[in-house]
Amino acid sequence: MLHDTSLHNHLDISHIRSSCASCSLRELCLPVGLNEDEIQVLGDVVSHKRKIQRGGYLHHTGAKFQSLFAIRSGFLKTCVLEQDGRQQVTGFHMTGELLGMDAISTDIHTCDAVALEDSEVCEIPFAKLEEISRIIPSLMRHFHKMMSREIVRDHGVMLLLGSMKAEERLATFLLNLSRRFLVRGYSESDFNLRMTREEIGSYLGLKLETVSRAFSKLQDENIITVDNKHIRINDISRLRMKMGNSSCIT
Amino acid sequence: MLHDTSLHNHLDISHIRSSCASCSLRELCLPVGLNEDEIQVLGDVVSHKRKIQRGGYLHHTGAKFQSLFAIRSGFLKTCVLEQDGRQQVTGFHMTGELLGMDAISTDIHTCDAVALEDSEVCEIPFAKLEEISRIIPSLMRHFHKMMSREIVRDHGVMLLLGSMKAEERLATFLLNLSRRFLVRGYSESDFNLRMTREEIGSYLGLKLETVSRAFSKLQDENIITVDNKHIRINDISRLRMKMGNSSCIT
DNA sequence: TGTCTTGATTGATCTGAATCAAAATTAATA
DNA sequence: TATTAATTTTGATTCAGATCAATCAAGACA
Repeated sequence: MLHDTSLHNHLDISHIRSSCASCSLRELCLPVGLNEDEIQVLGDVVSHKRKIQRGGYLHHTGAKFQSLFAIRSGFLKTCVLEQDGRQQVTGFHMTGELLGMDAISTDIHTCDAVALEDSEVCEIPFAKLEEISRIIPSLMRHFHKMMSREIVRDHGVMLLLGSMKAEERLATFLLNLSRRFLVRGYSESDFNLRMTREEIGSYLGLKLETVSRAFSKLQDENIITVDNKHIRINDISRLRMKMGNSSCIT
Repeated sequence: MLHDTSLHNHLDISHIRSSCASCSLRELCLPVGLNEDEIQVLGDVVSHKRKIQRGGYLHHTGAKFQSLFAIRSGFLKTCVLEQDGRQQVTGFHMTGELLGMDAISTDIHTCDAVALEDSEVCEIPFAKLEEISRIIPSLMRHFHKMMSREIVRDHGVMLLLGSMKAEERLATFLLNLSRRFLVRGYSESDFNLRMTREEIGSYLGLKLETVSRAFSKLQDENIITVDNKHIRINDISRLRMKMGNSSCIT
């Protein structure tokens, strides 16, 4: 469930590395099965590119919604901030993913989007996207699939938060990351985390100490090797078993 | 967050009770700001109406996706079934809400939808909906808002599951139901639950005993009165306080 | 009407994760 | 490079909720 989610998220796109540097759309989420003309039309929509430094905000909660953002490179988190100052991380996002879909319903962003490393995004004015998707049905279809995928992904997280214990959650989380890196051409067994233990904990509904302990436990069992932010998965099948029966990946 | 979600879900529609009995769309989720012609076009799409008896399935996990379903009357739950037999409830759904959006991404339903009381739904063939939404921009816009709302709603549940304790979860749940009943013209303080304690527990990430205890606790404090499935909210403002600082409704 | 089944409540106990606290490591900055 | 701040790990303790178990109530149905 969970896996079958964010990872699928952009199965199609990671290998479509075009030479068009100024326009990310081609290699991103939207142009699936479009002809050159259509891509041209589309390209006009997503002219604006934006860089966000590590720690910088792509958007704040409460800000007026104008555009979706396609991540061109980098790594971001989305989170809702509570009045008491604590934050709940609702997702981690990487290249090829689409941000801002939650804001469509009220025209107001419902979460913060913060860069966890220097990132680049393409701004996609939503009104224009809707307009153009009338002309290009496959674009509309694809956009709908992306929204739907976000819903499925969230259901997966709900499952995780509602019924897994700490170690299962962390295993699921690592495997999810692993798959997403793999799809993007990176190692599935050797990667660096961009987020802190606290952020992982917030996402997984655990305290940072519990996350740390779960890491240590998996390391003690030789399933993974942890060196601070650097993770190596030594035995991916045993890690899969750790996820529990619930929501087994096939 | 959570509240501001499912409740908003169909603010607009509950009062639009038209006389057109054969077509639910008019009074349901889609026709916002359409003229008569447009409603006509739309009506042709949603001809098929379906009844589901209590306990019956609207769709199963794994089934091929063809249509969305607009709930015309009744009460349903959606849940993912685990291989070990246990289920995780991902949502409770009532009149005016739209089911099946999760299936758009893969063309396969990712959850079961089960009627908790005799229900009626209108089938909306998705291909046709996409087609027509090209012609009626406001319909497309509205559909996008509904998908987005589902995402926001899920984020609210993630927040609940990730950071609230049992009593807060139940309070949030009751207030959410309360608002949704209110919007539909029913009492906000006096209603019958359609689901079991176990289903509530599954949805809230708690065991049924914990749900039961939380009910009893709220009753002991005279905030609510519980008589099996019948709930009366005696002090809604104190119930709101129970939700905790996290995600306060204003 | 009584039996059977399902659902709900309540109590006793156990346990996983939170909390409290301290040390160790790493990163940031002067 | 020194110094400070932030992050991570690990240990000890506590506690909320799970688990185990028994009772009770309410439909369902013969």
